[in-house]
Parts: sequence; C-alpha cells; structure tokens
Amino acid sequence: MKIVFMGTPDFAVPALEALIRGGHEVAAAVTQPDRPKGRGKAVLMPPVKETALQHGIPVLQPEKIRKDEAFYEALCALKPDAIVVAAFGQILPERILSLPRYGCVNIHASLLPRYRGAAPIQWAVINGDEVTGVTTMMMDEGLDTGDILETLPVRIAPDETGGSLFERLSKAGGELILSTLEKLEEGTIERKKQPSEGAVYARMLDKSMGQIDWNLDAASIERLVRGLNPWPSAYTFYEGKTLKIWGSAVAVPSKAPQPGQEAGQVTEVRKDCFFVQTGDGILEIRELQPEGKKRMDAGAFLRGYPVRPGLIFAGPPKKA
RNA sequence: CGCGGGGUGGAGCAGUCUGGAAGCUCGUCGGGCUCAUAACCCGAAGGUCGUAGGUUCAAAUCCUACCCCCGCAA
Repeated sequence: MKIVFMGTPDFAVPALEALIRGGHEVAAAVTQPDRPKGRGKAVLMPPVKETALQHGIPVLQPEKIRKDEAFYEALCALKPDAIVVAAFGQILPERILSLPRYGCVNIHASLLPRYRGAAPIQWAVINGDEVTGVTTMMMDEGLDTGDILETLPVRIAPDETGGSLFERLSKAGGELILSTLEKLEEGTIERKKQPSEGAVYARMLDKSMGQIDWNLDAASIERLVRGLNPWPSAYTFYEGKTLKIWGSAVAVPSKAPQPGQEAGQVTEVRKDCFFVQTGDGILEIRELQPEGKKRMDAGAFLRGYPVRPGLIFAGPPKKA
C-alpha cells in the first residue's frame, strides 16, 4: 500500500519501521518541526525524522497542519492509500482525514476507550492495571474516539515501568498496524464503535505530578515511581534539593504512622536501602538520584549522605 | 551564547573560600573471633585529585582553555 506516515517521538519509530519492513511504500513521513531541545539549545530532529532519513523517505514538517496549504497540496499529490498516524502531536483536519482511500488509521497505546489522550501508557502503570495494550482505529475528528479496528492486549508486569511498557507497546503497535492494513486492504476488517462505557481520559503528564505525597499509601507511591520512570520521574526533596526516586518497593503493605512518626519520615536505615513511612504502609527506597548527580542505588546514596531514622522528606524548599 | 550542580583509590562523599604530608563511610584482599554470619576485631593493597597550560619555593586547592556527567528550563 502507498502510505503516508505521521508520527513524532520514539513511540512511533517501530511502527514506521514495521511499515517499511512490511513492504509498504512509505511515500512520506510527516513529523513535528525540529525544535531546540536538550541542555544547550541544540536543535534536534524528532526520532521519526531520523528514522525516515535513514531509509531515504521524504520528510514533511508542517508547523500547523490545519492551515498549511502547501502541505495539503503536497499530501494530495502523493495520493496515499492510507495515512498511518502514531503519536503525531497535531490534530488532523477533516479534509485530510477523508483524503486517503482507506482513511486515516491511528495507533493508540491503550485498549480504547480506556486512556484516550496523551499519556495512556504511564497512566496504566500508575493506576495499577494488569492489562493494557494497543489499538488501531479509524480516526475521526474527536480525540481518540474513532471506530476500533483491532486490539492487541499486553500484560503489565509487576515491575513494569513507564519506559519498559512504552517500549513493549510501541513494538506491539508496529505489529498490529501491519495486520490492520492487510485486513483493510482485503476488506475483511470489522469496524467497532467505541463503547461509551469505560471511556477514561489519560491526562498529559507534567513534572509537578511527580512530587511524592507521602500521605498516600505505599502501594500508590510505588506505582507512581514506576509509572513516571523514566519521565517525568517521581521525586521528593532532600536538603532543599530535588531527590528523584527511581526504584522502590512496598515493604509493609499497611501500617499507619506510629505516634511520633509521620508520613515522609525515615523509619529504618539498612546497609543497602532505607524505609520511609507513608500515609499507609512503609516504602522501601532502592534507587534514587540527587539533583545534579547520577542515578544510584540506595546503598551508594547511604555511603555518602547522612540519612538517619527520623529524617523527614518534605516539600520543596521555602523561598526566602 | 538559556539557568545551575558536579568530575578526588572499585562505589558514594569530605577537603577547594583561608595553597603546604590524600581524608570519611563502604567495597576488595589477608589474618583473627565465632557453630556461623551480611556482625565484630586486626592488618594490607589500591588515587596521573577530568585534560592541557599558567602563577608559586609549594597547587586537589589560585588563573586560563578544553572534555565529560547531571538537574532545571524548553
């Protein structure tokens, strides 16, 4: 099939590669414009662009796809049979949705209608779901509301992180899109309307939601730590600086703070880890990262930083 | 030129302001104690103090340039 691919971040790369491997003619890759990223101010190209260039695929980077006439004309000229969209980052206007013969197919990293929106992967981990997956759907003008074509469930491991699940789902997305396109071409695909039951919106992640509220229960905090790993990360504060928590475990499932002990307080320090009281249960801290330093396991941290029982991890530093 | 922290034996840190013998907590190796130990005791090995140059009688420490790592912001 002649396909135009639209996508931007790492998640979309396996899908693009799958299309190429699957023998489809990828006429163009559409991705967000290069933007200054990273520490200095280096302008980096989106992962999809890098991959496309490696394969000699033309790249289009409209700033605003809804208004870009030149882009629209270029797209028409390509006469794609289908447009495949994976984490592109811009809403497609109706005239583009209806352009290809087979329509626009989206790869979404959840089992719709659960987790529509920007961060379906991490929310599945944060909420402690046992199963999630990827869905291919016909795009309509809503946000992830189109008819479902196929789904591929993926189990969430007990130690799953946002990053590991991200990787697995992106690969699953690559597999699923090939299957979907094949059936689409054969005309054997079945379109199912999304049930309104169970529709959940997965809000975009931002840095602030990573701040650990020690009054929550230990299990919730542990899931937050995993779900936000590696980005945007869960953190607390130590000596007025941010302290990222990369790895933790529920040590005591249910234990209210004892008298004289409060949420966020260190209850015990061992050789290779330490324990923090939460609103309900005790959390074992295994891997962390002080501001300006590299990630390290708790044992390394304890060798250089004087953590003692009674220490309290509190909120951000107060501004004088 | 976006803002900031940091590079010191294998690990994590102190020492840098106020130049003058390389330190702390661990790890490793050897020995001891013990029924035993991740516990305890004794001893040892191991460092071009990121790189290059400069100042000085003397530089981890002061000056200059560069490399690398990381946090914030985007």
